[in-house]
Amino acid sequence: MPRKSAKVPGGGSGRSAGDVILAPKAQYFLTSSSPQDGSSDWRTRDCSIHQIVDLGLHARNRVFRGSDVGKLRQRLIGEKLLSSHARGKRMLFKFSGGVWLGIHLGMTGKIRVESADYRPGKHDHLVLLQRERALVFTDSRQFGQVRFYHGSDEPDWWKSGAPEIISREFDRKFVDQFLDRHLKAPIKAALLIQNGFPGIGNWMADEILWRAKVLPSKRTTKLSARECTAIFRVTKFVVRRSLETLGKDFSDPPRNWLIHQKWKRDGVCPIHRTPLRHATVAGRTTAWCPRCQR
DNA sequence: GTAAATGTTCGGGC
DNA sequence: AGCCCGAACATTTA
Repeated sequence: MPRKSAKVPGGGSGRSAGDVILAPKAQYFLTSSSPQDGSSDWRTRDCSIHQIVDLGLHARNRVFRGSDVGKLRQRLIGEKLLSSHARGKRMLFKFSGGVWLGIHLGMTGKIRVESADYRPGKHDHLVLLQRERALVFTDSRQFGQVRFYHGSDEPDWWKSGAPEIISREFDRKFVDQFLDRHLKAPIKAALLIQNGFPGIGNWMADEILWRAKVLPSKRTTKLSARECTAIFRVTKFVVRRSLETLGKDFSDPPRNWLIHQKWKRDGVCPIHRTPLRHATVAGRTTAWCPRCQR
């Protein structure tokens, strides 16, 4: 449905660029496949410094749905962080003693490092306290999730059907086979399926389709070979470039990307300045350029 | 006060 | 069985 909400406080300028950019930053924080960057402070040479000395949490909150918070506390305190991994919108933290902690960011989830004397704020659901630092998971809407597992092997919920998009394993063959399994779906819906395109969310799907010049509502069965090639290449490009900007230090993606326009009421195509069209595709608000994308 | 927002799951209807 | 759609989740923002 076209958004024709006429009311914008402040009289029609409708600018919200700051927030428009903030959202994907949060999103992308964990899609970085190089969490080592953020973890290097966290994992120093001194062994005792890795140790979890305490944790703060509100056990009743939705982000803990399905996990045994008592066990989490019991098992985690005293263990040391060994490694961390990112996969799409999820992260996995491995601790000594066969303890695994998973975090899914959902829509508004963020993770950051604070000092050891950090006082949790309203939506800080989990604070892992080390001697010198605290890892904080905050999520206002609580669509994210904290998971816990105890065992020698990786937890089942960490498994994924898809390789990382920037890896060599994510190749034409994989994408073609995946699209073949979703012939009737609009290409945008296919792009949003995490088992095919891990980490791709609403704004990146639109960014990819705009750059590949493909209409979001086009069924995958109708895609030409050229369009499939474009989607494959552009997906790699958008993800890689996003990791270099948003994923690295929360800085903005390039100025000429669609993301800067898509949530504006009067957004235009960065190439032609053609007014963008909006509709719901695959249940999500979708923006596209009627001139570039057919 | 209202609608929409970065995501995913679940249930109902076809 | 499989697919599509809408609702639900909880909160903030415009």
